[in-house]
Amino acid sequence: MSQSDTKKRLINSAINLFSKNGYFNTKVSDIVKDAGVAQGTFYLYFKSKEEIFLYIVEEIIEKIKQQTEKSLKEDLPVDKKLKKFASSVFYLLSEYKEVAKIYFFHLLCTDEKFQKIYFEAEQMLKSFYLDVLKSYEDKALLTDILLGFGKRLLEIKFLRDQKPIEEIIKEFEEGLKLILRKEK
Amino acid sequence: MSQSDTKKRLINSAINLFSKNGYFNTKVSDIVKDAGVAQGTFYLYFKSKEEIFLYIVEEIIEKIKQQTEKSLKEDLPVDKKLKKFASSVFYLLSEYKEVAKIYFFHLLCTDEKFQKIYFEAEQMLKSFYLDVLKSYEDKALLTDILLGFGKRLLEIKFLRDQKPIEEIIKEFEEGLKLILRKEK
Amino acid sequence: MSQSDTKKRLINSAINLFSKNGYFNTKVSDIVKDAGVAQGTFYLYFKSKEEIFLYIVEEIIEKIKQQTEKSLKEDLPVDKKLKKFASSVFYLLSEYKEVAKIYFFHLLCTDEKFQKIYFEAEQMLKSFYLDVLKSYEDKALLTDILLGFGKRLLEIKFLRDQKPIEEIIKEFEEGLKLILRKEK
Amino acid sequence: MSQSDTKKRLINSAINLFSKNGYFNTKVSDIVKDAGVAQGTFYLYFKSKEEIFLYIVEEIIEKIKQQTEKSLKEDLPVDKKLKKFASSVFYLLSEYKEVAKIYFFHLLCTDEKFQKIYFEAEQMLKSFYLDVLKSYEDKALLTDILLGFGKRLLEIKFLRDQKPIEEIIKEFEEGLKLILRKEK
DNA sequence: AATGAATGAGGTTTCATTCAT
DNA sequence: GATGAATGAAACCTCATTCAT
Repeated sequence: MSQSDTKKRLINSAINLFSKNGYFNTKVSDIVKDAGVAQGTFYLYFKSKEEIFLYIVEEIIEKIKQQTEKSLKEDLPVDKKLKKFASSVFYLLSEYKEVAKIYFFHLLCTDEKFQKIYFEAEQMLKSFYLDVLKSYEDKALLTDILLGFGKRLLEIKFLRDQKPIEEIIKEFEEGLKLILRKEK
Repeated sequence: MSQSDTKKRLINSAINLFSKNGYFNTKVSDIVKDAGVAQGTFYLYFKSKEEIFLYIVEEIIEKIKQQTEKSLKEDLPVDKKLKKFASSVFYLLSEYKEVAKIYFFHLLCTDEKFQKIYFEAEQMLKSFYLDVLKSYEDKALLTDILLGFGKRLLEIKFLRDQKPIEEIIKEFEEGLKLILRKEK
Repeated sequence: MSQSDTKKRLINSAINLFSKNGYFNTKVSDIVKDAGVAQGTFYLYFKSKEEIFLYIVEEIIEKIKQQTEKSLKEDLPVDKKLKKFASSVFYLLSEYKEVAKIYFFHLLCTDEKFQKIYFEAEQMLKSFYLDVLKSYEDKALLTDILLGFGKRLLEIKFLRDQKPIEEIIKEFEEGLKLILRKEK
Repeated sequence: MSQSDTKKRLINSAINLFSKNGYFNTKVSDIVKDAGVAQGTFYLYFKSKEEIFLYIVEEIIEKIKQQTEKSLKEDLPVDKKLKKFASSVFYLLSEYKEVAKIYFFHLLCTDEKFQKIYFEAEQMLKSFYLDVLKSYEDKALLTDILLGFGKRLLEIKFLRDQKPIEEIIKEFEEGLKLILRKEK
C-alpha cells in the first residue's frame, strides 16, 4: 500500500465520519478503524485531529474560490452568469456532499480558527454577488436574499432532504427569476 | 412555578458558556465554576450535561412556537402579518441572543438528537409561511426564499456583525417588499 | 480520607518511586497504584508528572537553604561552624533519604529546567563555604575540595553503600581536619 | 576492525544527542534523522536504543580502564604518579567531552543496569588511588577526597562552566599538593 | 440542599521496533 | 545493506458523573 493511498483512505474515512457524526463525536480511533490502519499510522500523516479537519475543509473552500474567480471573469448577462455560477457551485458541492455537510452543519460549532474559515468563504461569495449585481440599485439586499436562499436550499433540500442536485438547481433558477424580475 | 436561585444561576452560566464556546467545549466544571456552586450541585438540578443543553434550547423554541401560533390566528393582510410576525420573532431572539447563538451556531454540530430539535423548529416556521402565503402561486418558493433570507439576517447581520435588531427588522421588511412585490 | 491526606500519599509514593526508578521510569499510573487512588485523582493535586517532581525537589532544597542561612549567622570558629553545618545537612538528607537520592541521582538527567534547580542549590552551598572560609588564602580551592568530598560521601557511602549517617558525618569531620590542617 | 561508515554516523549522532538531551529525551528517530539514514537502518547495527547507549558508554570506560592499568605499572613517586594519571584521564575525557557528559550527567538517572556501569568505573578508579596511596595512613580518606574533588572539577568546572582542560588539570594539581602536603 | 474529593472509562498522542520491498 | 511505512502497546491526561459527608 503506497503512502498516499493510506493518506487518502484516512481522509475519506475522516470525511465520512465527520460528516455523519460531527467533529467532536468523531474519534481518531474511529477514523483509523474505518480506514483499516493502526492508531499510530494516523499520526504519520496528520499532526492531530484538528489538522485533518482543517485540511479537508480548506480543500473544498479552495475549490469554491477557484470557481468564483473563474466565474467573475466570464462575460455574460447577469442572470446567465448567476445561473451558471450557482449551478457550478451546486455541482461542486454535490460531488463533495459529505464535506459540504461538514461545512454547513459542523464547522461553526467550535473555535475561532474554524469560524474564520467559515466566514472567509462567505465573504468570497458575497463579493461575487455584489460584483455581478453591481448594476442593481438594491444589490446589497439582493445579495443577502440570494445567499440566504442558496444556503437554505443546500442545507435543507439537498443535505437534509436528499433531493437530487438537479432539482436544487432548478429551484434556485426559479427563485432567481422571481427575485430579479423587473417590474414594468 | 419559580425555579430555585441555584438552578437559575446554573442555567444562566450554561447559556453564556454554550453560546461562547459551544456544547463540546463547555465543561460541567466550567458551568458550576461560573455559577459559583459545587460540582455535585449541578446534578441536583440536571441529570446530565445533555439535559441542561436541551432544556435551554427547548425553552426558546417553545417561545417561538407560541408566537407562531398566536400570529397565525391574527386577521391581517399578508404583508402586515409577515412583518408583524417576523419582527416579533426577531425581538424575541434579540432578547435571548445567547440562546439564539446556541441555536444557530452550536446546535447542528452535534448528535442527531440535537438536530431533530433544530429541524422541528424549522418545520414550524415553514408551516407558518406556507399558511400565510397560501394565496400565492409560488408559496413554496417564496417560503424558502423568506426563510433563507431571515436566517441569514440573524446569523450574519445580527449575531456575527452585531447590528441592532431594529436595523435587521428594517432590512427584512425591505426584502419582504421586494420579494412579494406584485408584477403588473 | 481528607484532601491533604491523599496529596501526602501521592507525594510519598512519588518520592519512593522516583527514588527507586528515576523520573522517566516512573509512570503516573505507578504513583497512583502505589498510593491506592484512581488515575484521575492525581490530576486533582498536580497538573502533571513534572509538577509533582519539581514540588518534591524544591521542598528539600528549600530546607537546605534555610539551614544554610541559619548556619551563616552563627558565631563559631571555622572548623566548628563547618562541622555543625555539615552534620545538620547530612541529618536533613538522611531524613529525606529518598528525596536526596532523586536529587543526586535523577535530577541531572533531564531538561534545563531541572538542571537549573540543581545548580542553584550548588551555588548556595558554594557561597556558604566561601563565606565561612574567607580567612583562608586558598578558600576557592578548599571549597571545591570540600564540596566534592561531601557530595561523594553522600552519593557513594550513604546512598549507595547505605552506611549510617553518623559514620558519614564522622568521616566528613576527619576529612575536614585533614583538609584544613594548618602547616607549622 | 573498521566500522562501516553508517555505524559510525549513528554512533556520533547518538553521542551528541544523548549528551545534549539525555537518554530518555533522545528518540531513535532523532538519531537516524541526525545521521541521515532511514529508521530501519538503525536496527541493522544495534538491537535497541539501550544497546547503542551501552556501547557508547562502555567504549570510554574501557579507555579509562586501560589508562588506569598502564598508570599502575609506571614506577614514579606518588605525587608524580597521581598528577600524570589525573592529567591523562582529564585529557581523555576532554577528547570525549560529549561522552563524558553522558557519563556524568545522564548515566545515573536510569535503570540499575546503567548504574552498574557507573559504579564499576568508580570502583576501578578507587582501586587505583588506594594502590597508589598505599603508603599513606589515611589512604581511604584521601581516596574519597581526591575522587570527590576530581569529579567535581569535571562536572562543574569542565562540563558546566566550560573551562579549558588545562586549567582543570592545574587546579587538580594544586588541590593534590594541598591535600597530600606533609605536616612537619 | 449542598459539597467537593474521588472515580475510571476513554480520549489523544508517542515512539521503539518490525518487515515487506 | 538500506528503506520507511506501518505497527500497537503504553503513556499522559480529561471530564462527566457519583457519593459520603
